[in-house]
Amino acid sequence: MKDVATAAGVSLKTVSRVVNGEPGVAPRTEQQVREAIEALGFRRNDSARLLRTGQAATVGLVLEDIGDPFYSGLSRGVESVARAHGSLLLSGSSDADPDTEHQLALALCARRVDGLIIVPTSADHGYLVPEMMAGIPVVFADRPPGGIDADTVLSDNVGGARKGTAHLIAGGHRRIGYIGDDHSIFTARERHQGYREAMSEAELLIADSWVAMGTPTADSVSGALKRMLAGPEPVTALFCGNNRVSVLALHILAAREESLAMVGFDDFELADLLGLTVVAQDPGELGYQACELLFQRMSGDREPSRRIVIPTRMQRRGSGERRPLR
Amino acid sequence: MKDVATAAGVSLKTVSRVVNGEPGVAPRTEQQVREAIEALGFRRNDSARLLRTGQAATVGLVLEDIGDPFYSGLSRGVESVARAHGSLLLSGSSDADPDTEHQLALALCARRVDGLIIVPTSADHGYLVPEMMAGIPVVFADRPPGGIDADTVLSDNVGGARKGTAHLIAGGHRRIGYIGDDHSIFTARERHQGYREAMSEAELLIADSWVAMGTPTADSVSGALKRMLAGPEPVTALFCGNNRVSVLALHILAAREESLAMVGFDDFELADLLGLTVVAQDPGELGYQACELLFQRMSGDREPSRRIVIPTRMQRRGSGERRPLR
DNA sequence: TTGAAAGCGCTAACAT
DNA sequence: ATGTTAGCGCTTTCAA
Repeated sequence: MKDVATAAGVSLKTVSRVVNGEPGVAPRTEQQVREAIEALGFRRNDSARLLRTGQAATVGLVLEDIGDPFYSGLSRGVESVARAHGSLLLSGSSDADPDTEHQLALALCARRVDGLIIVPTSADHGYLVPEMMAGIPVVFADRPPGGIDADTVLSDNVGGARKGTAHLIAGGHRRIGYIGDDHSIFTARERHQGYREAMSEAELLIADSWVAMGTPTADSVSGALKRMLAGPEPVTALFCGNNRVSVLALHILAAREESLAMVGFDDFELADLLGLTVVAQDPGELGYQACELLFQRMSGDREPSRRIVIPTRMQRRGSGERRPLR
Repeated sequence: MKDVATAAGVSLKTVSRVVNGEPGVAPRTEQQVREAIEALGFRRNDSARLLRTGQAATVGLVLEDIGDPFYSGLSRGVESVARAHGSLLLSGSSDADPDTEHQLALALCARRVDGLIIVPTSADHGYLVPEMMAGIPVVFADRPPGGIDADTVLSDNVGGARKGTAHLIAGGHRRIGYIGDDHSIFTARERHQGYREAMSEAELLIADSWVAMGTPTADSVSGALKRMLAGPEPVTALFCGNNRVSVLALHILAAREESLAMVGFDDFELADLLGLTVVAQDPGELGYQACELLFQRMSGDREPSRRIVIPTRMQRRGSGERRPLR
C-alpha cells in the first residue's frame, strides 16, 4: 500500500480511502491510485486490516470429525450463518480427544476469533473460562459443556427417544430392547432415559437383558441381540440409540434372516432405501442455531446463558411399523 | 504484552522472550514475567504475531459443500496434513456457484493464507493468476482448473469407470447401460469415457438408448432406465456414474421389483448393507495428497505443475456379480 | 542478560 | 480533498 502511494504520488491514507471506497477523493486522484494499484497488482492484506480494526471476521469451530456426515452437516449450518454475517470459518477436528479439543480451542482463541462453537469431547471446560472472560463468546453444540455454564444448543435426545419408543409401543409392542452407546456419552444417557420414560409411561417393566449400553461393535451388538431374543420373553422390537448401532443391528439381523420391528435414533443417507424408521435429528439446524446464538452474543447480548433444544422428527419407513409376531 | 511488561517491570522484548521460550532470560526475571502473565490473564495474540512473521499458519479450502460426505472426507484429509504442519483450516462452500467460489478464493487470498486448495466449480480460473504470481500456491482437487496450468489431484475417473464396466463385461454382460451426470461436469465426462473405453476394448457396440447423461433426478433416471430396459435388446447391467444416480437407480429398481446387475461409481456409507458393488474413490486421500503437494509448494518447490491421480478400488458386494438373465 | 527502536500492513483520529 | 501521526500486538535488529 505504501508502494502504491509512492507510485501514485499520494499519501498512504488516500490509497486507503480509494481501496475502501471512502468518500473524499477527487476523481482524478482516484484514477491515478487505481492505475497504480493495477500496475503493482496490489491486494489489501485483510489480516493486517483486521488486526487494526480489532475484528477477525472469523468464527472458530471445534468438532469431533469433519469427515463424519453428522458433524459436516452441523458445520454447514454454522458456515451458512457465518457467511451471511461476512465471516469465514476456521475449524478443526478433535477426534474425540479432550486434549486435542483443548489445544484447538485455545489455538482459535489465540487467533482472536470473534466467537467459538464447540462440539465438546472434554469433560471439563474450565480451561475456557479465561477466554470467555476476555470476551470471546462460546456456544456449545450437540452436547453441553462440562463444569461451566454456557450457551448450549442440543437435539431433543430424551424427547426423541421417548417418541421413538412410544411409537413402537403404539404399534402393539410390549417387550422392547434398547441398544445404546457408552454411558459416558451425554447423548447416550439422554436417549436411554427417553426410552425408559416411554416404557414407564406405558407401565411396562424393562427386563435387564433388554438393555445394552457400551461402545457399539459387531460383537457387542450381536451379543446384545442374542440375549434379547433368547429366553421365554424375547423382545419383539428394538430401539437403537444411534446410527452405528442401527447399522450394526441391520447387518446382524440381515445375516440372521430375522426381521424385528426397529426404530433408530438419527437419520442417515440411505435409511429410506433400507426402510428404516428413525427419529431424525437435524444437524444443520443445530449448527445454524448455535451460530445464530453466537452472533447474538458477539453483538453484545449479555443475558444469562441459554439452552436451545432442537426438536426431532419421526421418519416412518416401515421397520418401525411392523406388528409384534407373538 | 505491554501491560505485562509494565507489571513485571521489564521491557516488552523480555516478555516476548519468555512467551516464546527464547533463551537468554534470567530465571528470576522469567519468574516475575510469568507471574505478571498469570495475574493479567495474558494470552499472546497470534494474529498479530503472524502478521509480523509474514506467515498465516493457515490453509484455505474452497469446496462445493462441506455438508456432503465426499467433500467432508476430502476436507478431513486436508485438515490432517495441515495440522501435522501446525496449520489451521479456513474453509468455505461454494455451493457449486462459480461466483461464490471466486469470492471465497479471493477472500482467502486477501487474508494471506499460506496456500489454497480448490475444488473447482468455475470454468475459468484466470482470476487466480495474480494471486499465484504474488506467491500463494494453489492446488486443485477432484477436478482440474479451467484456463490455467496448476497442480491438480484427481481420482482416476477414466480408469475406475473402465474397470467397473469391464467387471460387468467379465461377468458375462454384453448390453450395459450408463447413467451419468451432466456432460458439463468434468468427472461425468471422464467416467463416461471410461465406460466407452471398456466397451470398445471388448468390441461391444453401444446403443444410443443405453446412455443417459444429465443432472440426475428421479424422473430422468427412471426415464433412462425405462428406455434401456425396453425394446428387443434391453441392457442386462447398469453402470452408474455417481452416488446420486446409484441411489436413484436402486430406489427405482426396488420399486419396479427388478434386479439388474449394477456397479456404481463412488462409495457411500451403507452401500455394503445394500449389497452394491462400487468403484470406490478415496476422498480423504484426495485431500491428503492435495495438501501434501501444497506444503511442498509452500516450502519453495518450483517444479512444473504436477497432476496426481489417485487410484480407485473395486468393492464387490453382490450387485455387480449378478449374471445376465438373458 | 536485557532493552530501545523500527516496522509488519493497515486504519483511526485528527490536522491541513 | 488530502496528509500526518499514532498505534493494533507482536517480532526483528541491533545496541547496551
